[in-house]
Amino acid sequence: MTSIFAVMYPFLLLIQWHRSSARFMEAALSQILDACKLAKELEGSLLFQVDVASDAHYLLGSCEEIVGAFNRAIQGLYTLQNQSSCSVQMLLMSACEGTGNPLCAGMPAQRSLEIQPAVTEFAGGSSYVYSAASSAQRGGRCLVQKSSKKRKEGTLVKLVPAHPNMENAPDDGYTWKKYGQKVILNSRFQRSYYHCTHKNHYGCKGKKKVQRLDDDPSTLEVTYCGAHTCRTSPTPIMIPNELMPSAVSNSKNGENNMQTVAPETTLIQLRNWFNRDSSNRYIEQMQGGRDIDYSVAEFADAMFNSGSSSSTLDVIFTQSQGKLQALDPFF
DNA sequence: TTCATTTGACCCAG
DNA sequence: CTGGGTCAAATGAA
Repeated sequence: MTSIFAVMYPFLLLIQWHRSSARFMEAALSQILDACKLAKELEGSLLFQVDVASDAHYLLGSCEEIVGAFNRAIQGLYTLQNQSSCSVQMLLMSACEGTGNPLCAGMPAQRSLEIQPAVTEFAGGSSYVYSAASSAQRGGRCLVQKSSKKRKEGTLVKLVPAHPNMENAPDDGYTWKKYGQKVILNSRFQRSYYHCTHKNHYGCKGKKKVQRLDDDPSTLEVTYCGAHTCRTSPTPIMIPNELMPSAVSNSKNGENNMQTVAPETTLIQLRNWFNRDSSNRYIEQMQGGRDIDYSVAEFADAMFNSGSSSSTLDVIFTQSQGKLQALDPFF
């Protein structure tokens, strides 16, 4: 009986892993749908109820509710991503360890099991995620690839319909700064290079290349490489202990004056922090004697704005650099 | 004056 | 050596 269990244990573990992944995905999808529904409700209210548009309290509450729902989905997906990146085979190997399972005997020592990416269809375009697997092994459609250079691992290629009179790719929710354009060998159209607008201030690694397809000029091939760290940073943000509710209990010895906070609580922490007064209560007194008294909207606009100007961001970042160094791992 | 874009030069992997 | 990617000065728009 014990030996049967020893043989079956790794497979039970694998089944368990798949079930738990499915549950996480289901929960994340449910959260995304909830958030979309809330956003739709807010949109409806803004369009058809004039009084709502001027009710800051209601708007703030709605926005926080929507952001909260998306954040919960993000957390679920991060968990799922971490599970995927942990090799299933490693899981099995650790399960096999010491069980004497004969089925584990032929298991290679250092090969991780790669999860092949699926070709995903998006509204308005298709996308492909390149993994370490060779392109020959990749199923699905053949991608335009004139270059002899290897595609970088972790890049996402999207084919998006191009506006006939516009050179730029459609808005994808991020703000980009063009830093180069090149003639590509054997291509009729030039390739444009963009990096995230927040590259300098926030160390965001997001980049993309945009190129019109030779055989279909109405389609743009957008290649994303580098993850955005400006919008949904998975990195816990460091908040000084004295601003945390648990400050008293944690700051006894004066060492390690920082605490990490979960991303979903960051906005609230930041809002409280930037609105403290000179006695450390909700308006930050700066070195030059000027108070920082930015509204949440201004700060959010500076961080994630869709506009071109970064002047507000400059002011915030230069004036409060000392504080932000503590907040931002990229400083 | 500021900021985004353009463009030629440079770097470096293949 | 070649070509893709990046840098930074020049340019133009607001």
